[in-house]
Parts: sequence; C-alpha cells; structure tokens
Amino acid sequence: METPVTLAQVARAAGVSASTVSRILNGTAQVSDEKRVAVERALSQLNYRPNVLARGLASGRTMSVGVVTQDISSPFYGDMLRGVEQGLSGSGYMPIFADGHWRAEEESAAIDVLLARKVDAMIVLGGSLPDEKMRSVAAAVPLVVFGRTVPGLEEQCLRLDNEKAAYELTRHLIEFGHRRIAHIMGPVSHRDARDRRAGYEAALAEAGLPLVPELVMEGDFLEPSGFLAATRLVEGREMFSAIFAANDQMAYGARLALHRKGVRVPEDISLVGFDDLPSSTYTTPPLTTVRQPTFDLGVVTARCVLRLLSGEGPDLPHIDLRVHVRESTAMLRTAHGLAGR
Amino acid sequence: METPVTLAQVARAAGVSASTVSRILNGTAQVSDEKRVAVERALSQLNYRPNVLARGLASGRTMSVGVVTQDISSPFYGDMLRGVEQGLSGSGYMPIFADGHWRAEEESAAIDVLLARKVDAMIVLGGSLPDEKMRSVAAAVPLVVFGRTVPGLEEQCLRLDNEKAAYELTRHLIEFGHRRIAHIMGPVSHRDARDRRAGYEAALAEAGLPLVPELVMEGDFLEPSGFLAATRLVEGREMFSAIFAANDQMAYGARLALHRKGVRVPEDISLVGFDDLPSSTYTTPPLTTVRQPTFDLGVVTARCVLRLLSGEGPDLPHIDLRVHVRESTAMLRTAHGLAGR
DNA sequence: ATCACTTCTGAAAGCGTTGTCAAATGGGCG
DNA sequence: CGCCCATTTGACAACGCTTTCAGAAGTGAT
Repeated sequence: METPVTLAQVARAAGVSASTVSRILNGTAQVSDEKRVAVERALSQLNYRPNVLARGLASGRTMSVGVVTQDISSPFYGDMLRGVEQGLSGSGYMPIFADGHWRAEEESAAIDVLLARKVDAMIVLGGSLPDEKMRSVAAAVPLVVFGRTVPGLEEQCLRLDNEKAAYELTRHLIEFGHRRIAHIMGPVSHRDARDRRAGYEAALAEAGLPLVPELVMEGDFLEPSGFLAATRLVEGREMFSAIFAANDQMAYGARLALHRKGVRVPEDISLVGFDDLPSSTYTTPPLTTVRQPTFDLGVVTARCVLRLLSGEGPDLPHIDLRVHVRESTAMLRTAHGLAGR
Repeated sequence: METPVTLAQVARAAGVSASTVSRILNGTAQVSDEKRVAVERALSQLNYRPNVLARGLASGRTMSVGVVTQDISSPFYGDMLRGVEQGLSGSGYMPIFADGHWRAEEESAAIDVLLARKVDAMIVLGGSLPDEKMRSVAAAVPLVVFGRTVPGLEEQCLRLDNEKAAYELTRHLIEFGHRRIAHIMGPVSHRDARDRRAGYEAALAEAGLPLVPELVMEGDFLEPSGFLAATRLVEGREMFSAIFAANDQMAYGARLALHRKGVRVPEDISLVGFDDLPSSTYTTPPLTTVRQPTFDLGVVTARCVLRLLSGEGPDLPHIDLRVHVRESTAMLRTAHGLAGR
C-alpha cells in the first residue's frame, strides 16, 4: 500500500497499452481474450485501485452524489441518510454528506463545497435556501429535494402532507373524547411547523372546538422547549386533557415535564408527537405519533436521483403519512381534564 | 453556473498566467499588488470555484479525511460525526463518511472506497478489522482510531476505560444498597461489552457479592434485546433489585419491559445504562448512566488527525468516563428486592 | 556601470484517467 | 491475390490545477 499502483504500471506488467487496460476496466470496448486475461492477472497481482480523482477529471463524472442535511446527528436525518446510502448502494455512486446545521448560510456553503467536489447529483433534505439558489443548483446537476417544494422543480421535490397528518392526529385525540387539546408547535419560521399547526386547527374547527390561544405554545423542535412548554401549560390556568407536540423530541421533553409534575400519561393527559423516531417505540409509555418513514424516504430519494442520472424522469412516489396509535393516548374518562394551577 | 470557470479563464481575464492565479489562490508565493488586485477582481467577477479534483490530482492532497462509522443512524455515532465535523471545521479539510454497518466486510470495503477517493487521512470509529489491515491503512495515510487499540499504533488509538466506568456504575448501585444486580450485556464478540461486564463483575467481587449467572443476559445493544432480557429477568426465579444494561438503548428496552410488567423505576427496580445518549436526559425517569462525551470525542479525534496531517505527533488526551446519576436509581428501601415469577 | 542577489512571473511538465483517432491485423469475397 | 470492412490496439491529446525551472526585473553594493 505504499505507492499507489497506476494504470500505466498495470499496462506495462501486462504488456499492453494503458488504453487497453482502461477499456477492460470500464468495458468500453472489445478486447481480445488473450490480453484480457493478462491484464486481469496484472490487475489483481498489483492490487490496482483506480484513482478516483484522475478518473473524475478525465471523464467528468465522479460517481458521487452530494447530500445536504440539516443535522447529521438527529435521529431523523440519520435514518434518512441510511436510507439514501441504501438506495444508492450497488449503483456505483457514493453519497457525500454535508451539514447545513439549520442555517441558510452554512447550507449554502455546504452546497458550494459539494459542487466544487464535482458531485454528479445532489439531494437536499429540508433546508431553507431561496428558490432561486435551488434552481441554479438544479441547473448544474440533477437535484432531488425533500421537505419543500421549489416552483419550477415540482417534479423533483418530495413533500409530505404534514397538515393532513396533523389533522388526523388531532382527530384521533378528538375521537378519544378530548376537547381541550394543547399544541406545542415548532418554530413558526419552519414550514412543517406551520403546516402541522394548520392541521391541528382544522381538526379543531371541524369538530366545533374553540382554538384557545393559551393552549398553543411555540417550541424549537428540541426536547428542552417541549419541557418548558408543557411546564407552562400545566402551570397555566387553562384546562386541557391532551397535548399535541409538533415533533417527538418536544413530546419527550413534555413527557418529562408531566412526570415531574406528577401528571400521568395517558391516564391524566394524552400525549402525541410527530415523526416516530426509533426511540418512540420505547418511551414509557410508547408514544402515539405520526410515522415519517425516514429510511424509506431516503431510499426513494436516492432512487429518484439515480433515475435522473440515467436520464429518466424523476418519478417520485406519493407517500402517505400514517398515525401510529400507541399507549400515550387514552379515552378521556371523566368530564374533567387536568386543571391548571 | 452553466460551464464551470477554469483557472485559465481567470488568468486570461486578468491578463496574467495561470501560475500567478494559482499562487494567489494558494498563497504559494509573493505576487505584485497590481496583479493581485487584477486577479482578485477577475476571480470574483467570474465567480471562480476551483475544481477540487484537478487540484487533488495535481497536488496529491484532496483536503478531505475519511471517516468510517459503524452505524451512521445511531445517536452515538451521529453525535460523534458532528464532533468530527466541528473539529475539522475551519481547517479546510472536509470529512467524508462511509458506513461499515458493523460488518467487517463492509467496513473493509468502506475503507477501500475512501482510500480510492484519496482522502488525506482517516478516522475509524469502532470496528473490528484485523490489526494487520489497520496497520496497512496507517501506512498509507495518517490514521486515528477510536474504540480499540491496535498494537503498533497505540499513540493514534483512543480508547476509553469501559471496565473502570462499568465498575463505578456498579459501585453506585451497591452503595445504594443493592445486592442482587442483574446485567444485560452486549454481544460477547464486542470488546466494549466484555469490558463492561468485567467491570460489573469486579465491583461485585470486591463487595463480596456472588455472581449469579441467571442474572446475566446477553443482548445485542439494541432496544428489543433489552426488552427481552428484562422480561426474562422479571419472569425468572432469581430476585434482583437493579439492572445494569450495557448501553442506553438496551436500558430503554428494559425500561419498557418493566413498565409493561407494572414494575416501577426506580421505586421497585433501579436501572442504569451506559453511553448517555441525548435522549437519556428525557426518559421517564431520566436515566442514570455513564456519559460518553461523544461530541467531544469526535472533536478530539478530528484535532488529532489535523495534528498528524501537519506533521505533529498524535497527542490524544486521556478522557475519563463519568457516571451520571439521574433518577432511575434509588436507595434500596427494604430488604426485599423484586422476586421473580 | 557592473555584479550578485532578490523578487516576480510565465512556460511547461506533470498528476492518472478517459476517449478520440488512426494504424494494424485478420477475414471474407470477388 | 488484392481489396474492403470489421476488430483490436496503441498514441496522444485533453481534463484543470500545482509546481518546478529559468528568465526578467528590480535593488543595492562595489
């Protein structure tokens, strides 16, 4: 492994020209069996490994696709990345990740880095870059976007119906008899957060339930904000018997706050989240939530990129969000929910 | 963004040679202010972006470091990767991830891919490749390994004292009055799992407590195995008042099993894990566990790689594992722990 | 003025592949 | 036996950048 073996060395060892070796490697043209055998022997004998850089420079293709995430360490994105990896595996393409850390500036930088690295295609998960920027990326390489819709690129954007799912989740609560349902929403700046809230409101309206402003709190999608919001809710003066947290992580925070206050879930308060993180199956009690099929989303996205790469149309499937009822929700037993104070 | 701008184009626009532009870009040599200004203007006017491939091919350096993980979607590795990213940021180096999926074969393939990609250095997190292979990698590029010690590369290997931490964690339980402590260990094939078990046994022995084989179960570090093990424990005939799960994920599984059986934590049974995953702060009750400073570990590892890259010695710090006592453990109140059956 | 140095700067040689082009080889057929 | 066409093959020019190498300018001292 000292000095990398080059094509030329292989060629010399096999007594042929570099072109011939390249042809065998890439199956670009016919080569006589005689030479083929000689080359293959030299290849394995010298343990040749093509230099990806040289190859990329010469051919213009790097066999890599850039993937931009917002937080590589979150269970949500982590699982999606695994899906992308899976979807790409066997295609010869390799994913290269870059993290935007939820900041437009960094996200933009991440994209530039990826482009400078000459990725053959790009996948952008979430994010909040101006549509214009997205279009310019799409002009440079095949692009697939998850979590937002860019005008002009609709075909390559995969978006899930958050509003509908939130509506159904709230319906579930209502069907269980809950009338006073609190909502811990995500940051208003976040499209998904607004959509989920809209679904919540729609379900309330449809059931003829009043929207109580004091029962809607804003969080930031992280546990501590859920904790804080739930604490405030419990200490507030408005009654409620259920909490809809806009994502699982905030639901975890809320769960702990309720525990601290001696409030039982689901006996006293029903709690629901959104995302269905892997650990939500193992919380106590297991959390009722909306399942986002993160892994599959990754796979689907990767597949779509491969299609684009081979010149086919995007063809992204429609994906339905489904409510997963577990044990954190229960029928409202008595007329009295939890009072504040 | 149509056709990428090349160095030559910039040079022409600025009325200088490509060499000069390159020199300004890399600060390789002095350039007269006059030309510098002209070049800089051309640079930004044309919005030049260096082609990383060409650069790598010419200079032999790609400004990237390969990072091999075992499971990109796990909170543990995810957090470490974030640390690595952080540690590398600002250095000009970019991390490129590849996943071994806990399988030696894939791990080996991942390393080869990274090497073919001409990464300038490599970080291997966990893994179980033969020492020989690791040494050959180290011969090719600067290498830093986390989670194992490779003979001959001790300086570049960061290993935490799992045994000691497990010992202290068990001590904590013993000090709380627990005499019959169950252990859900990780896969025996896993070094960390064996070390943690050794620590558990050492603490027991030191306290003169018997090692009850029926109270030691083997899991696979994932939630379901913890669930299964705890269920068996509760249904078994041996009494116990505490469970030490070899990692947090199995502790989560155990927690749910106990919940299902109507066993309270920590009132009836104390439960501890190992890793301190981010969500362990928000379980109910928050989990007593050993904190693995994953993020910092990533940072430290990255820093070390940068040192190696700049020709300095490895200089990995010693990192202590600390027990984090939270609310899943309590003093044993009565003489009677939980009986089996 | 001349010489010995410093700075700067451009030409040109790679870096390891791919892909084009034309030459070489071998058949088939008239 | 000669000609034409299809196969195989090697030479060589990119690809976009870095890095000698050597020449051109400029400086100061003699």
